[in-house]
Amino acid sequence: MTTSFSIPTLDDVARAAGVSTATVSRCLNAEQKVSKDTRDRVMEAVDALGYTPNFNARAMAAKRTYTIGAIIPTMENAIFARGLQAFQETLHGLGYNLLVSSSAYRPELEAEQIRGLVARGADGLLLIGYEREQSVYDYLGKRGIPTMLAWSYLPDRPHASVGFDNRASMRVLADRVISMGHRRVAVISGIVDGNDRAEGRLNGIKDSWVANGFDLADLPVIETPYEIENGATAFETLMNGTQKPSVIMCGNDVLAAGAMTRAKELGYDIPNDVSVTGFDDIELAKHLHPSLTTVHVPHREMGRTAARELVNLIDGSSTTVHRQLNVSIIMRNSLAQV
Amino acid sequence: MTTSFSIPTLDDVARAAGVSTATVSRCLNAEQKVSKDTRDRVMEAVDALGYTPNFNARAMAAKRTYTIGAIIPTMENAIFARGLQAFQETLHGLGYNLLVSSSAYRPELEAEQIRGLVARGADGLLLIGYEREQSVYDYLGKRGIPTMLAWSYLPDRPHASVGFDNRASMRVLADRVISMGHRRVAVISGIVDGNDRAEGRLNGIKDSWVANGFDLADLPVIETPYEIENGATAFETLMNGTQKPSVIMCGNDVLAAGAMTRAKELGYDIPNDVSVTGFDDIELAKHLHPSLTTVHVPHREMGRTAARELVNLIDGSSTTVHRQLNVSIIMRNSLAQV
DNA sequence: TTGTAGGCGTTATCAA
DNA sequence: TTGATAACGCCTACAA
Repeated sequence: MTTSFSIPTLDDVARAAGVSTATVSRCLNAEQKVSKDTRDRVMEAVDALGYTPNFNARAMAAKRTYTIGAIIPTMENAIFARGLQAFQETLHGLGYNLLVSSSAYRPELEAEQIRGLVARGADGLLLIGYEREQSVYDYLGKRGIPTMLAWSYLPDRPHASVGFDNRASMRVLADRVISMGHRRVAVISGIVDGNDRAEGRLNGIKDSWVANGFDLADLPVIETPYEIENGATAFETLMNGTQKPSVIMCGNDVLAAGAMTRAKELGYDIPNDVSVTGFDDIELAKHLHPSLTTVHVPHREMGRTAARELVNLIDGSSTTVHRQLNVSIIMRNSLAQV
Repeated sequence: MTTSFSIPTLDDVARAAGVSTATVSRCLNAEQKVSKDTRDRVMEAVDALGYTPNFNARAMAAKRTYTIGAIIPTMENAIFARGLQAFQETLHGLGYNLLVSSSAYRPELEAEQIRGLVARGADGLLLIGYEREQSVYDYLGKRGIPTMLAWSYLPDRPHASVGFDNRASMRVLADRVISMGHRRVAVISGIVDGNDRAEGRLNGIKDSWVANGFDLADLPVIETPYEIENGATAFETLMNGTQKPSVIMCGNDVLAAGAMTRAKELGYDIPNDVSVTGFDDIELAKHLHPSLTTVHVPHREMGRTAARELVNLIDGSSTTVHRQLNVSIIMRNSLAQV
């Protein structure tokens, strides 16, 4: 008996079941087009041989992969984790797989990964925010790759988007902060260059500051990458400035967590000595001490919506849409009246 | 002029450059086998057309994808993030790409994703721990897929592994805890079933407990999924038990963070009322208040080593190896003498 | 150094 | 309901 131990192919299954490869293929993809009788026989052979379709061959022949690519700036902190999880779950329910890469906030890496995902035959793409070279959009357009932009609401853009207005959201929080009597405000922002979310958030604070009649020259801002340690460093820098702030507004919860840690180390009482605010409402926010006042983003809803709308786009059952999600201010204990 | 806007193929490039497809292919893959002259001409055509090789076609023809698949239990918390990041960076440097999926700690999902990754032509796989159905290993073996098991050191297993001895490591911490006078110890463990790391850690504590002459009946253990909220709940349950523990040892830092949060909410002072320990030393650990005593795992080194050894396995330049990494106890402020 | 041609494992079209 | 057969886009002996 000469048994082959090589990986079984469609051909092997067909031979084992005594049918043509076409029939086996039908059993796997459109089972209603095959008589129950032969289908049973085929499936038996499939099981017996432990056959798994070759994805690459399938992709080539079908010109369809049922996979979506997603490129997020980082996996290192929790910002995108929840939303992506929901995205992936919803996709799974719709019969799609998800491929994830992270760009480390580097545009050229993102571009490379976009090409890679497209080369792999991704049926659609999920990208974060909109700020990237036009050539990237040209590439996507030329290839006809349905693309969904998330974490930002972009009604004026030609690409589908689902998210919220970072600028307006942060402005609401800033208005609130100022209405509570704070006049010495300082900001720890994410790096604005190349990051429209960070830029929007910072501008939201500036909008409020100016609208309330203050001078931008009196609004200290530190820009630093979204890392907990950087929040700590920035906090110390700001508190050593010429005029101690009464509140420090942070571009996200990670920076805020770092700021609060350093505050404690330096003996500052939050919120009595200085208030701190965040953005995102990651799980950690309510577990910090004191709990963090922040802007709640509906990450899971965003992920679900992105998945559904992107699949609609791919199906052709809908055209470019823009879905705006509501955020809300979560008042906890890190922000106090002045 | 009739310009085609379809996606360019090797054929298009060949025609544009006035060479055969074989030559173009060589330019892209083994450029030393082509004269500089024609190579320049070819590359020019590549750029002009914006050509990107079709990954699936390439994979079929070459039977090689230069991609590694990794399946981790979860992306939701930071446990695997750092190690995976290092894994990916090292891989990139070696000319490989990484595909990540998460199994949500569900074995059947993991099995499905393994098949998916293999079907996609992954040259090798990274899996976490060893506890999974034999059929999975059979499948991998039959297909001849080089596989690296990480987060555990498994010298007795037939698969390559890189990691540390979870059981022995946790035992060292437990010995330390007991030597500091603690006699009322309680444990918040991860779910042990199907998770050899969690099981090892729990057993490490039990080893120490028994070796020190105590009775396992006096060691309260709560098993709960690795989520911050679960750590909080478990803490409260334990503190409401018949005998309040003087120390709560947690299966990882996430559970510990939750426990500490609830402690604060309930008015317990850590470490004076009760000590808390963790495992992993995630970034957050030193930012908690008080800072968390825990077991430091060299995540980045683990990721780098896993990448290098896995690629060696694929190249055939090495055979199954087992690499043990050293962990260390990080004494911070959440653990006090009794 | 370059070109020719066969094959990789599917799906899909067209007949039967 | 089923079976031939032609793509799909690339790599790689083998020849020239």
